[in-house]
Amino acid sequence: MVAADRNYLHAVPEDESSKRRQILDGARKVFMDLGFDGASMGEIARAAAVSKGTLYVYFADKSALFEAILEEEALQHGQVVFNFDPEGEAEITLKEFGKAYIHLLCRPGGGSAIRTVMAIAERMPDVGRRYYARVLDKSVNRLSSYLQARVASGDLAIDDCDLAASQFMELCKASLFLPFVFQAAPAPSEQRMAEVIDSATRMFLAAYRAK
Amino acid sequence: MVAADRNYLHAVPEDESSKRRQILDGARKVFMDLGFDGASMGEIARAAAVSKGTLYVYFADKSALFEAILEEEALQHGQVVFNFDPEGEAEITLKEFGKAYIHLLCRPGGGSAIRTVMAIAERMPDVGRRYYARVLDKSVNRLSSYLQARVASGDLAIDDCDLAASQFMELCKASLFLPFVFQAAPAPSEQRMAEVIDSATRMFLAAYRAK
Amino acid sequence: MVAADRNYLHAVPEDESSKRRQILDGARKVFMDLGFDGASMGEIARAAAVSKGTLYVYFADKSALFEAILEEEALQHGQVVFNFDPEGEAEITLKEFGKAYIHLLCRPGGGSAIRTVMAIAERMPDVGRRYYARVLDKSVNRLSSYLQARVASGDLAIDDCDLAASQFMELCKASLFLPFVFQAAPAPSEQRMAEVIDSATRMFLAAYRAK
Amino acid sequence: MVAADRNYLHAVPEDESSKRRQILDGARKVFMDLGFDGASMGEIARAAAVSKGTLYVYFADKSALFEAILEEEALQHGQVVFNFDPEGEAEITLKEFGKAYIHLLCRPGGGSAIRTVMAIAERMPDVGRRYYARVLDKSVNRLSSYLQARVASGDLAIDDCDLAASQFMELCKASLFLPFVFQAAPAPSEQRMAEVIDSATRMFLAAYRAK
DNA sequence: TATGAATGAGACTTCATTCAT
DNA sequence: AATGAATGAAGTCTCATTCAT
Repeated sequence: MVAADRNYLHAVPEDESSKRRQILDGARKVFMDLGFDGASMGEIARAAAVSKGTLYVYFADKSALFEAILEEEALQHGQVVFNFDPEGEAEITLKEFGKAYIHLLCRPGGGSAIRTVMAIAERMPDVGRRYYARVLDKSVNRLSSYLQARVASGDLAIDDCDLAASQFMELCKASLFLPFVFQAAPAPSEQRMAEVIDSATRMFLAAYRAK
Repeated sequence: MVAADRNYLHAVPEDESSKRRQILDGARKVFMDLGFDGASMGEIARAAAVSKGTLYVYFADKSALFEAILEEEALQHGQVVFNFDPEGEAEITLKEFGKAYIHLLCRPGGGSAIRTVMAIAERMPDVGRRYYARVLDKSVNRLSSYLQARVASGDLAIDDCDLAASQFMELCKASLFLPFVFQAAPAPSEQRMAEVIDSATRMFLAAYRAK
Repeated sequence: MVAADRNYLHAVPEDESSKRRQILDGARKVFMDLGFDGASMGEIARAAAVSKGTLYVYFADKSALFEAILEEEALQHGQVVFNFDPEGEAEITLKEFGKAYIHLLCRPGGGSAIRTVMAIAERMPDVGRRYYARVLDKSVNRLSSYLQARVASGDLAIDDCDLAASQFMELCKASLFLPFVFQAAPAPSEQRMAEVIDSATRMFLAAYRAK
Repeated sequence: MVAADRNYLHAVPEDESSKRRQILDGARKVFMDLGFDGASMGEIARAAAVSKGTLYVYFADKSALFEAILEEEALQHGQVVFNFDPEGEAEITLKEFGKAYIHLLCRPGGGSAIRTVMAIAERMPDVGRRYYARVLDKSVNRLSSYLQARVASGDLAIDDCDLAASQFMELCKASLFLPFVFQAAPAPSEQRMAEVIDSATRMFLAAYRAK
């Protein structure tokens, strides 16, 4: 027990040192609430309950901290949204994907980084590009691959699968994303989301279902 | 009294005093390039070729100046995009609208304020809300009204015209807007825009054309 | 009179705006007392009785302010020390020069920038080089030119006038400069300076007077 | 108690614990390269390959570490430069001394501490004074004693031997030290040093050789 | 003894805003 | 109305130093 204790106590600053986690969590909140420019390192330190100096022990500067958060976001995105079963029936698969996707975008906490990144894409083009490639474009590509598979199997008839994938994803946002992101409406209800996803799927299949 | 008189006489009540115009034009450029936080009043003064002090003669503060620009944007939006002829044939009307809309969003100069407003919507919710209502929602409503008219005339069969309007607008953005706004691709070519709009219109009508 | 008054009042921020002078004077004192690194912009602002922000209205950054002071120092040096009359008799000329030179180096206020520049020459080599060229090397060259003239006139017999000039200047510092700069002794008395200069001159002429 | 015992047993009282040496060596390099203010304890720790914490095990603070280095410098100086043989012939002795002295000052690595100490003499007068007394003044005194001996032996005729000693040392620096310390020239060549020392010796003896 | 994570004071710099002219 | 000099609050980042292990 003593040994265990000591082990426990000594095993601290590893892969996911708790301070690093604290900082990441505090910073995410502040960045998402205030935007990149609006967030101050002081505020972040307070939110993470560490000293300002500690921030710089773990991250080279404000940008590096921000990008670390985007990195996590990217990973999360990859895990949550993209598990397409190429054999999956289109209607069901699209609905499931749509639901996961819109949940990610309209998280009640205002969680999605998409808005924050969009905001600084002009001044920090690399950050914007990287986020687009790692998160948004990847989504499109995965969905596109799935659609391709259904075309091959004869279920769907699509010319440009990349465009179709993008179209479906945009359809999922209809009436939901913009009001949410502009704070003109609270996060949409589950039911409303389901309706919109259903309508998107219907529309998509009306256009692309093989006859 | 004499003084008052002279004051009155010298007052320059022209709706659009040229200084005000100068400031608005310079500020728009700077705000759109750098974002709200990234734009400094000094930079704006330089771009407008007036002194910093003069900025505060015409606008109470940075936010007021920013909102004045959004106001103009809103007016422009209304004029450029929304002139629906309720009698217009759906396919043609939708394509024309789509083209105007996507041009507005993907202006090569990166002009659209949408990104900039999105950036500060969290910190200045009023600004976000107002912009949404005056620009984005209004677009949806106009298109929705048009669709309603075509439903009434028997051309289209739509349940929820607001949703349908939003869907069409989102479809127009597919594969164009996100890469552009994240700087992952240059402004799309005319031809590509036409293809996307065509596809959006086809899809929309496949779902909503009255049988 | 009224006109004169207004003229006077309006003629402010010109060549030598008084704020700029204030800053330069305050900064010189702080830099010379504390060194480049030891001097803080806050301290300088206090010494100059202006706000920290004002410092940056007149100078781009701390280095620019520091270099502006060196610039002044260089001008002063040029004016004070170097007015050699090529016809001047060697003994008298050398004594006069030596006195002016040593006064400059051992100013009671610790004024000379030489120590401060030396301190940062390693980290900011350009500053060091420029100061050496504009102040120290120039002194040597002027004296060297004078010596050359006296060689031509047959008074002196010198092989390497540059070395000779440097030798005389070093001789003037003997027993005075090092104790002063290391704070091991107060500024030397007038009499002591005269003795050292006399001895230096005697030694120099013993070696270089034409026989 | 047992613990105390073990502590006692494990204490490492070796005068020159290797860690201490490591620190001193790393710190010297960093201090000489960057100056007192420019050197950070982090950089020193890295250069010495120890942890930052260990620095404070051996030295109370940054100043104490710096002074320990000066202490070493002083010792070294004493050993290297000053071994005057009172019987030594003046010309030879002076040349040898001059060569050793100038080598010390113009070490290619920029090694000499003189510049670094000069830099902080104003802010830390004790440090400056102590260095002057232990290193510079001591040199003068030793040379002065030697000169005294040669005066006694009738070789030289000098009134103020302290001044003469200082004069010779300054002469040795002529055209060499200032360009080097201001980074306006690389370390002088052996040949150039020899020339300058020869000239200095010639001049010195021209003035002080007994007739 | 040796470590290195953590701290917080303080440095430089920017910028929205005010005010006398 | 227009200016631009001046301000001071606030931001990012560095660094000497401490402390638990």
